[in-house]
Amino acid sequence: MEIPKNYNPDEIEPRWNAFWLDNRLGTPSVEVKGRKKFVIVIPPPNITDVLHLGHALNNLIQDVLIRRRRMQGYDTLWLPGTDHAGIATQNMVEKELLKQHKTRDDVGREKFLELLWNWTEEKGGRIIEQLKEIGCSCDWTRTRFTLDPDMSKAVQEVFIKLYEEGLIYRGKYIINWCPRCGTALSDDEVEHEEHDGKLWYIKYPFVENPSDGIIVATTRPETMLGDTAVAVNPNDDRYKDIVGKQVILPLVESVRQGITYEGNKVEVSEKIPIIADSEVSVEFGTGAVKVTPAHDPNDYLFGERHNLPIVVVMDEQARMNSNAGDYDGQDRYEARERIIEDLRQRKLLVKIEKHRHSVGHCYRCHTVIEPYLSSQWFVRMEPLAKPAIDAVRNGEVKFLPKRWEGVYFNWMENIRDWCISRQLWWGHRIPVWYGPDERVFVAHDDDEAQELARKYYGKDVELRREEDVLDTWFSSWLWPFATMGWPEETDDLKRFYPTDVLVTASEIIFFWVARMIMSGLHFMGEKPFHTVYIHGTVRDSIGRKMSKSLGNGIDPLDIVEKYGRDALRYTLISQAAAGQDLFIEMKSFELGRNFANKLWNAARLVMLNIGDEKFSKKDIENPEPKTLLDRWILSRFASTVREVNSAFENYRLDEVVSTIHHFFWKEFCDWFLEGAKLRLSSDRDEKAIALSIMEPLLRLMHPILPYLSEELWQKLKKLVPDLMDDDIKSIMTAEYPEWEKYSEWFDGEIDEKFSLIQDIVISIRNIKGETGIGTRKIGVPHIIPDDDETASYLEENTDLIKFLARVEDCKIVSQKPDGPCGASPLSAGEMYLPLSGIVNIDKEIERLKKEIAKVEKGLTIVENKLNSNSFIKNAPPEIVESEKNKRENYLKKLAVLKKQYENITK
RNA sequence: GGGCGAUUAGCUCAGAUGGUAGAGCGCUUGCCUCACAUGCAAGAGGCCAGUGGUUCGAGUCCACUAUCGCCCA
Repeated sequence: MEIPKNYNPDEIEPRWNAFWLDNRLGTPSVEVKGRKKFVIVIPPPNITDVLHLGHALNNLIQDVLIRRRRMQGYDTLWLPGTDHAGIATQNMVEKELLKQHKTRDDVGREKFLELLWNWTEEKGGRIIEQLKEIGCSCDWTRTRFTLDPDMSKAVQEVFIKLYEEGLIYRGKYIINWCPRCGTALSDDEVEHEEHDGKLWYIKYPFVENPSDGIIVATTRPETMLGDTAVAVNPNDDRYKDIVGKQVILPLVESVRQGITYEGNKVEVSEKIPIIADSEVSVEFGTGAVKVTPAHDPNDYLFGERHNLPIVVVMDEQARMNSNAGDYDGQDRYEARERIIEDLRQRKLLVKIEKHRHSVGHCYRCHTVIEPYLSSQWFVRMEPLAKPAIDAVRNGEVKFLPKRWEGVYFNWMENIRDWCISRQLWWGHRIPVWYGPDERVFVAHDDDEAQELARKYYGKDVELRREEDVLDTWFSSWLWPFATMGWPEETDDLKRFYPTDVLVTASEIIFFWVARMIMSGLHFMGEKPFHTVYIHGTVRDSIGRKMSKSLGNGIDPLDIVEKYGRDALRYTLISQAAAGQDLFIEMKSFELGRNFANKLWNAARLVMLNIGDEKFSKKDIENPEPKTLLDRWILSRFASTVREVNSAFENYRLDEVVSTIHHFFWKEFCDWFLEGAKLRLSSDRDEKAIALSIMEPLLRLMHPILPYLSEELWQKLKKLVPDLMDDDIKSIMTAEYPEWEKYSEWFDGEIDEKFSLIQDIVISIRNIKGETGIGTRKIGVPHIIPDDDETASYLEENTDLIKFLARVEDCKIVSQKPDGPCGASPLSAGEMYLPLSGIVNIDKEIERLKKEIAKVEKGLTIVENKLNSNSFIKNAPPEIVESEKNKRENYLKKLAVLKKQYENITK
């Protein structure tokens, strides 16, 4: 059999990828009643997304979970899909239009939507292909998109229901406005950042006495053009006497007579009052603040409380408008500079201070947010939040790690209404029609709206459809059930809802996770999933978040090319301790590549030895261990199966990997395969043992290393023709190893016995290594066992010891040999390695000194404990007993070492 | 300003229910031993951030402090 020395994933991985996809192995088979189910819905990536390591981690975690459950025989569904990402996608197409110096208004809504759909067809959803490329075993026949007709139906239904329940309302509020995207954003879509800004101190002259005035401090001087009051704290002694007086707002003399809003004249003068409001902070600036109801959320509230007129001075692009007089048409920052200059000339600019403050940015384009007064649609969140809080509180929905529940509660308990309208064209259009008198009709379609209007007005009237679309999250919060066909009672919905686990990063707990819990409970009457697995963020080796702008990202497909898909998976999953951030660099993936290579070569060794020999299922399911080594490795495998499954149950995927790694590399390769070489080429039983481990081990590893495990498993299957029923053509649908099946292999006493063999081998290697003999096949160890039983099983294993320690012979004796020796105390005896003539004895003396020091240190600690009365009195008896045992062992070892030291030095 | 997390070997991280510490990488030494140099063998390296407390005993529990990071306002 020709098997290359180094594993080359390129030759193998694409083949199995195609095989799995062609055979639709991710698609659930026909429903079998009573079978346990396991369902995951993918956090839908944006159609504008290109795969990065964060996606890779997120999806590979899901893949590992789903692959195990599928092998365990669950009715499994991993439902994939993408999100239409309103702002992001619209930005892409607008950018392309801009190259032709056009805006969306130039082409019109209908044409623009056509361009968007074209873009989506051509370039959107590339990430789905990339997920297939890295082995995600989704059911690709069920791929969904948040703008699918089915999703639209669900979105519409939800809007109408909530409206009818009084949970959706329209109102005029100060919202977060992105001047670049030209749309409202919800509070969560605004990212706050600390900025080094300035605080400008401006004097507003008194009407009565214009040579004097009140000084206000502001971070946004351009908004002063929209001021309609100055506010102070009622308890501020500095200003007590001037509350109620008026000041002259500078720079607006020429415009204040002609202020309009939405075409209507606003009665407002350049003379504005000084008002008292307890919300004003005495500490900030001078304690007097300007009030701009149209351009600041707090000021808006002041305005409501004090009945102040509202003056809007900016437009939707954050340019000053006609209400801003001389500054009309200027960008907000340009206007800021000019206003400052004009104030300076009028000697009204008192001073400028440096000021650090937090500034909101658009989470999509990072433009500074402008608080903006406009009419928007909102969802009343409190009634929805309450049951969702309870669901987590009473454990129906659990977060992993648990600490995220605190974050969830904190947000949910202070929840604010959700602004769901977006001034975009890409998305689900709000199903609202306005009558001539602005009366709202909420309906499924034009006809229904007309019908409703006819009933209301008693005649046909012209209706105007709401222009705005819904926030993208207003469709994705329905993801777990809308993708299964809701509001229809489909078979899928009955079969797969609720799902089991949601795997996601902490960033979207508010945006998405919390809202899904709310919608699931509200519309389905049942939680959408029972577990929320929060994984960490992938960072670079110095802890920075990977991002395009920093250029520190690693493209997963580059990793695939360089190290292979299994390596990508192995390394990522091995680092995925729940909730911990991952620090990763390109080199990290060597870990996975090396592991795959080791596995390849272990299989190579086994298969080269087996050749064309065939085995039966019975041979490898009920192996007959003949040696201590055989019994030991079978028992260790059984324990490993148990540990791996238990790590899985706790979602400790890092532990799954480290447990498999330890068993495979440190036990199976380093001890079993090395030792088995003695017999592997000639002894059919030994070959059967090797196969008995290899075969289920590949199944155990499959969720982590699907490609290589499949490749090797298919090869092994040829050696065991009756291994599987014919319908199991992939390891993907073979059975996952369970403890129950391997518990018979477990032997509670074998570890202790085998570890004596290991101790002997390690001691010999140690002495050889430290004394400079190295790995040369030299020396004849003499072992003095403590008792006859030990003697007898050591006798049986002398060949193994000789082979593993690379010595000429191994003697079981009752007395220490003459002459200078290397010596090592054992748990059940003593080991001597005669060194006469072989080495410089000084090196052995050094080694002994080190050993003695080590043992003495341990002994001191134990004796300190045992000499303490309070320890003897208070510690549990079994602990005292074990400490006593430790002391015995240390003393015994010390005696051997010291005696040897005396012998060798005299 | 409020909350959360991190601080363990040079680096990246593990360390249920308290009995003085582990892995991988890196490093040193010796090896191309008939699967693997993407490897084998041996080894060095840690007052578990600091201070106090609970306890016979604390990386592990409690309090405070410091540094770093994240979220919310």
